[in-house]
Amino acid sequence: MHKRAERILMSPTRHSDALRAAQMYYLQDLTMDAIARELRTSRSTVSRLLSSARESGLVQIQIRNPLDTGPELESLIRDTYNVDAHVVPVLETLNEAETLDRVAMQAARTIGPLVDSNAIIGVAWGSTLSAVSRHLTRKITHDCVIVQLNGAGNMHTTGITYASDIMRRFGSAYGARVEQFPVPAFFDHAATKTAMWNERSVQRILELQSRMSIAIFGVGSVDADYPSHVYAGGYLDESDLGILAGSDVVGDVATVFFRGDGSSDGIVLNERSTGPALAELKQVRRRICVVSGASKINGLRGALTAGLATDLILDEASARRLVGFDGAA
Amino acid sequence: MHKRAERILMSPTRHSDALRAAQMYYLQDLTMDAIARELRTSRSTVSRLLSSARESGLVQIQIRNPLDTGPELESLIRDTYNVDAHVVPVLETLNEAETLDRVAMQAARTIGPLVDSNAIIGVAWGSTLSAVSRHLTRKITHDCVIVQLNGAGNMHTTGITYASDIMRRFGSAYGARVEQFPVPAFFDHAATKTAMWNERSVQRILELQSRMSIAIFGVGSVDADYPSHVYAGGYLDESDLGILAGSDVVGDVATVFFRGDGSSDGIVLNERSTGPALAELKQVRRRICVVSGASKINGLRGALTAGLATDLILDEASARRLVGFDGAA
DNA sequence: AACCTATATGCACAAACGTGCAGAACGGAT
DNA sequence: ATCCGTTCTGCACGTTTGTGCATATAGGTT
Repeated sequence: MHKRAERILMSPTRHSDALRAAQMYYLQDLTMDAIARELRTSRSTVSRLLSSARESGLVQIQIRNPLDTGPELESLIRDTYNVDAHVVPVLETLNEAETLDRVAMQAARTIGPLVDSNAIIGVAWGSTLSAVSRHLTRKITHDCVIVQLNGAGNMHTTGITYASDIMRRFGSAYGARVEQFPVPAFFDHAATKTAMWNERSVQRILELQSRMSIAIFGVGSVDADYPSHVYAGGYLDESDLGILAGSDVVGDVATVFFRGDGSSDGIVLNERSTGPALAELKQVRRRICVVSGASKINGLRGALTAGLATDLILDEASARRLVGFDGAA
Repeated sequence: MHKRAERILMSPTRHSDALRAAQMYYLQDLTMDAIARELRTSRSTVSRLLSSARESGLVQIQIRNPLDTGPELESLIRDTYNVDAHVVPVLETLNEAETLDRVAMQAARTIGPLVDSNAIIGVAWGSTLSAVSRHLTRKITHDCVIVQLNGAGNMHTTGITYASDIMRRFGSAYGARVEQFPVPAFFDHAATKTAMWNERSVQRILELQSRMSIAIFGVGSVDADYPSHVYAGGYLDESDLGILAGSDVVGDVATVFFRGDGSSDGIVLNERSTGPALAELKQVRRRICVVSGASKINGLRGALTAGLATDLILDEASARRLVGFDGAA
């Protein structure tokens, strides 16, 4: 009755045909035509079989960049910030949206191979993560859990994709259970947070978060050209924004704010925020930060200085600004 | 001066162009045309960049078969012989040579991902291994060693590709040092072998063999349609062949013979053979057996019964015969 | 049985791709 | 500077591949 057959289940024979086709195409270099003859079907069907083999994660394509010979940009970032950098080649003339799309696609495919069975994957929300979630490639895993990193207030929803959509996409890409975090992004009063944090339903999520093996997030930057929706989306009121402007806060990760030197102590807003404390986040083995758009550079610098990420995926222009040489060579 | 620039060293800019192209093509789904415009070159150059990225191992394509849903043939073999089976889909109407070629290609690409830095890889010789060696894809590793498993007598050379060629191809695919085993396949007298085995030059090889992390070999079968060249190539004389025929020997791995029940004790020929004793071979963590051609089935059964392989790559027809149902369903 | 909906197939066309070839660019050697 | 051998490049062509559309097929509902 419903139209949403979200989980794509291939019939067994179709699945095994896809496998055979993939083997013949990618491992034996046969043409689709030749494969079609062997499978007694049409070439176009083979083309579609191969598509589904790729989409379903049956075929894994990955690019291993021998670190030593790689572009010096990545090594430079690696050395400066102690983070595994993946620079996405993007023509500088593209607009923000196109850049984001390409960064997101490459991020999604870079993340894929890192996800394994029994992983607990923390996911933030925001336009970056939304874009990433739209490009995930399927991968068959067992007993993975996707857990939401921070609440997503729902007073305004200004066209931004809901956090739950992001989570759902991650969940269905990896066949994982999804655990949402049903609290607002910010509480109005720190006391309410304290109270909620003692609720068993919330503690269950916090407990999951404490056992995360992978965390995936973007960064917000207070001075971004078009600011993260955290700053613009009505989550914070005038006085909150005033406080931020008056302090040295440069950005946030999962609605937890920090200063340019990576510190976050004494930022009162964080007491009402629902994201994981930075110290807690840093317990996670693999922390993947995705950034697109050079205007987030200040927030990003802070996040890296704070050591929040182990892996960084960002566009080339931002990468260049990050290490200093903006324009030419 | 010399023409052999065996090791393909790409210029740094070409290498980084290849990397960028690969990222854009495989990770961002751009067309070669679009990539060409971004790299300010022609589409055909991009096509070639991508080829070289694949060949040089920059792009790794692998097929992960979710074991539970996989073709039941593989599970059946796995359960019967306790070996990780990779069945290569091949049309049964193909001739031996074509089948071998396709099995070899898929074997080569299956082996690739298993090779890692610091591996010591033992390699046998024979027509199967020769075919495999011709299809290896490059992979950048550090400090790997390729060590020859058994001597290759050189009295006859009847058009068979030399063992040293096989070794060399493995070596250059993985950027590994190659250690040949400069002894005949069989000694005429066991005493000579004993003497040689005390030579330091030989002991160095034996020591390497004892530390192998991967071994790759085919099987010989005494009753094969066109027998392994061990049986036909003049390595053994009339009386030797008589002994084999008179015993219950079914086949060999790296010129070491065994019976159908997997035993090898008391086979006198083995005392003059230069391959690793079966017990020694079984110390190796990963033992990959490649088989093409259903006529090797008896030798293969013996080898599997002896537990010589941890991984088995073979064509579909042989796989079917191996588990019983030859013809139809 | 009749119907409906969702999915799979093959055809035909357009888009994307690989490769032989001839000329350009490079890098020594003389 | 000139020569020669090698490698790289772009073009042009034929091949291979993706995809909209119309049709067929399967699965479920009335």
